[in-house]
Amino acid sequence: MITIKEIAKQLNMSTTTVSNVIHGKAGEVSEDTREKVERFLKKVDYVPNINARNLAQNESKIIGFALKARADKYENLIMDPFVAELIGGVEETIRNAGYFMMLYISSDTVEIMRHVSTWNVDGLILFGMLDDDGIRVSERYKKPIVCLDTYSLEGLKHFTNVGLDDEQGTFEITKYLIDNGHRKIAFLSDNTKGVDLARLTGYKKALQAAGITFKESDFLKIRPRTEELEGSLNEICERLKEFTAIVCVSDLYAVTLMAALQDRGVSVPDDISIVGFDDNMLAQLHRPALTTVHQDVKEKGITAADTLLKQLRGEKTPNQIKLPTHLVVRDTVKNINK
Amino acid sequence: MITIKEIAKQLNMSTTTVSNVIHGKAGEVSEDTREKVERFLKKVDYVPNINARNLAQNESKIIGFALKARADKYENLIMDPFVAELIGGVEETIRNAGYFMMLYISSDTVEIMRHVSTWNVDGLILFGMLDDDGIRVSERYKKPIVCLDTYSLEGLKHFTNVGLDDEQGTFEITKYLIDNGHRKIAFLSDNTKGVDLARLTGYKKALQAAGITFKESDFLKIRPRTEELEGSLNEICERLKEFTAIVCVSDLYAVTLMAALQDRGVSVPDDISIVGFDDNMLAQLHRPALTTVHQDVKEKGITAADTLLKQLRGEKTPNQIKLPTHLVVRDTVKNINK
DNA sequence: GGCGGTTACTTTTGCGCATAAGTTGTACGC
DNA sequence: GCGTACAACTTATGCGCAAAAGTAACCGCC
Repeated sequence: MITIKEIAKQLNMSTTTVSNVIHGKAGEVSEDTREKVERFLKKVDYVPNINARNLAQNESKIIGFALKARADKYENLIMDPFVAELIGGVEETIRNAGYFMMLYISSDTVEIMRHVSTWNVDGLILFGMLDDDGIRVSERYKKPIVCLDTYSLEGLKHFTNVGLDDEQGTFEITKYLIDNGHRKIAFLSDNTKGVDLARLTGYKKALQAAGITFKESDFLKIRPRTEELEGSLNEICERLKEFTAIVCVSDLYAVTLMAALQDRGVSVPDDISIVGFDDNMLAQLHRPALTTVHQDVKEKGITAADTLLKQLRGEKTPNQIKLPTHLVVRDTVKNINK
Repeated sequence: MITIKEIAKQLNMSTTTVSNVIHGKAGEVSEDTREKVERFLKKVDYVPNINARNLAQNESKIIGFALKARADKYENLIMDPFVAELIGGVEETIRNAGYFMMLYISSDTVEIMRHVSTWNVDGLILFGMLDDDGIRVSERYKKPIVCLDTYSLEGLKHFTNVGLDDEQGTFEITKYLIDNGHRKIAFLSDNTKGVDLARLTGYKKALQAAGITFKESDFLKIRPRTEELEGSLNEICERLKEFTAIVCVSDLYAVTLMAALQDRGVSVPDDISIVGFDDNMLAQLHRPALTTVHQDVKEKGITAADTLLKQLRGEKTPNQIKLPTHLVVRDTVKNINK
């Protein structure tokens, strides 16, 4: 790899002049030399040594994307198509802005922060990993951070979050079920924190608005770890007669459930109505096609990246950005009004 | 961020001593000083500046993962769950070996190589982007390169490829169809290059082995771009009576086709048998569950990363590594033997 | 008691780049 | 014709680290 020094030597000028041309510092270099240098640069296909540049400038042009590793059926968050789409949006946006993306998968926020500080990353996007430890460590680290889909109130005080109007989404789809005559509606999820809590809340509010009281037993718990999945699916299927519809916290669970239902000979939507959330490939390709809440995942990634880039430029950004959702009606809800 | 120099000053010793402790150079430093320094390092939570280190050592500890951007229904390769799983395998492996992963998505090999050389990446994994241009540029770049799923014979001369025994996979599943009495078997794909060619070849060989002659019209072309998809699906569905089974080049296409079939009231496997390739989430969750060829994608990512790490250590690796596949029988093939 | 060898350091150099500070040469105003 | 201003450079410095080269003290040994 050719260096500025070598180029300067060959052109018989100082490194500063070459460097000035590279950085387009007008008025510091004559038209003649500029052209001469530029031609030469092109000829030898000069590529700056980024380590030297970063060292001299104390920046890195790297944006870190940290992803929480998780341990369930889909083992690792990145295997979720959702995540892949998200990363795609982020990568595209930062690349266009001249940044590079370093991907880091771990469940240990402290470890990630160490990594981030060795690389002197300019900014950070955190997905699914903001626990209290994370907040404490991240705060010490003085670079811009944008969170994705974080529901930690504590976290919101410190970083800006790009998320979804989950509550509105489940409110709307639950209301849609109610409008179709359903009153015995379950909610299926694997926990009651974060996203799941927000979606549960929207569902509850819709019930309340229709004068339906929510009972603890309306919450159906799915356990996604491979070894427990089948068992929990069994438990859920045994309680089917109690409900006419189930709001699933995600398309993945909705489709998983529908497969289990079909295996047991129960028909959707004739025997029971099912709705999901996300509107991903699964929802679109399954038959019956899933009625669900649409979110634009790539847009979410783009927004997160844009927000971070703004912070990098020193602009203020709101603490909370909530992207809209909308209802997508397909074929898994039956109208049971008389 | 505290530097070695500052630490040396505070401890009243030279930077070399501190550096020696950091690098565990035994015998160059007394037990006393070693402990003293180590305690101090821990206390101030010293993190090396990687740019300075890389500059001094002329390495980067970065492994680039370059991904070809594509433009069809799923817009971008990374949105394919397959790719996400692959990346997961690679990232985990290199992280455990002390490397970092830089992700780069583009359709321009030349651009990628520029990026790679600015970062002085130690090694590179290329997925789906080895055209002739790519080979030419990559060759000039003297770092280890491992390709994933490349079928370019030219490329194989230069780099090692980690792939699948695709031919064997489709041979086996086509044979399975034949064993179940099928003789009018179509092959569905969107092109006849690379993976698709290898899979097509396995299918053809199985036909041949059973004394069935392949006709050009047995090739069913699907056009995956959003605006053309529905139209091509229509064309395919009109020709259904010509076949009793269809070998699809991927699960995605198999499931897409099955959805289209269900929409038109044709039943799988009663009216027609369908098989796929990959064994991904779609194949497992669809009903009827898809009979397909299984490949271990994560393993593929791990193998690619391991191979690259070996090359980084100066070990020789074979030009071609073919991972095995196996048949997964589910519910989309009907036995039509009398 | 001078010499090789070892231990435990320190001083110095250089990686490639950006940039602050310094040096020419020359046109201009008065 | 002298000071000033400015254009077009060059020289020098430092970013943080690794490592080559240097130093000083000590030990043993023929």
